[in-house]
Amino acid sequence: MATSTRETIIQLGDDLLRKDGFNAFSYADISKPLGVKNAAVHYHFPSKQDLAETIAIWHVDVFDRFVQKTATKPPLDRLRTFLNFYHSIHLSGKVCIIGAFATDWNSLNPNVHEKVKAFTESVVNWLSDLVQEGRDIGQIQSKHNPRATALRILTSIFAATQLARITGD
Amino acid sequence: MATSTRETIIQLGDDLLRKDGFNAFSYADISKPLGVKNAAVHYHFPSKQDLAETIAIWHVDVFDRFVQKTATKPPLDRLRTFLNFYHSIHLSGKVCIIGAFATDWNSLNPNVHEKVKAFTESVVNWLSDLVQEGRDIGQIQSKHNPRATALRILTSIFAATQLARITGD
DNA sequence: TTGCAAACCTATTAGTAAATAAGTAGTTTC
DNA sequence: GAAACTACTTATTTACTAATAGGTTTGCAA
Repeated sequence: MATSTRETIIQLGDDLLRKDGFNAFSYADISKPLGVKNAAVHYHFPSKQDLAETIAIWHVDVFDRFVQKTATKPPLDRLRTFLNFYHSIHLSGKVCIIGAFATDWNSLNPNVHEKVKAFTESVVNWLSDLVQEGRDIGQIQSKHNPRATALRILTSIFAATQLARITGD
Repeated sequence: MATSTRETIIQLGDDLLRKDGFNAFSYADISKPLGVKNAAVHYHFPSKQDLAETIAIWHVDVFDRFVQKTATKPPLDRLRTFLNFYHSIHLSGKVCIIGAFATDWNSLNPNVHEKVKAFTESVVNWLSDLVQEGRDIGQIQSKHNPRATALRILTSIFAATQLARITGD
């Protein structure tokens, strides 16, 4: 299954977005390693905002597949897989995609905002359901409401990937 | 006490850094509202890295004064003041300075890294001491070691200012 | 075989970026 | 009162940015 140019652009864009930030990379940073010209990237994604939007949508899709694949597993297993995933992100020097979008929020247009919001909501809802389910079967102890707990989990992991850059923890 | 041009540049730079990110603002965004020319900003801060470094140092100073001023208050009062401070940051549409530096980490040079690390360490240490002291006098319950608790507090508040941009929570 | 669309390329544009050199007005210092 | 310093300005440079217009190649379909 050969990876198309379009897909590679998304991958590289995602990498750069999470390593350096939206305003810190240019189309040249994508076209050069890809071995194409600048205009080829613009052919697939006319504007940088289009690329950001597609990256956000791509994450929605990836997460949806993750949710479906792990749907039958017990809550704690799902959580563990989720946390492992974020740990690997941290190891590769990237930050959580939500954190990356959040800090560059004011540089992104409403279309991108919409997609990022949708992605974040689906992650929070998934985590909420997980907490609720885990509490029902007694695998998770939590006094607060599921959404608050879900937000606490999410903020922890995404802040951790950022803070680790500074403290090294 | 008239505010000098230099101080105003630091204030504006800090604002822009935390609202838009290091790569999203230019010297023009500082010189224009200040009513001076671009080169005047370069006179005070030859490079943008110099400005970032000074902003980091400025935060160290501000925090030091905060620590001294609240030194005699009980731990929970200190924590409350600290949290209120971050809440006001969130209300003004900015993010925690540590989060701002973290996401633009790869755009900043070693000198800036050093200052940001020093600032972060002093905040973490202050929070650790606070947790330790609060535990000693029974005002704070925490099973984990103080530093871990301190990091949890810090990640929560700084992630919150970022996540709030997306979810609105 | 012709037509046409996808996936590029070449070349260019208009704008913005950080940074610097050289000059100037006002103030302080000896 | 001359020199020197501070805090700017004007003017320019170099480099990069996103974005676009228009041409070329390739493969497929009618």
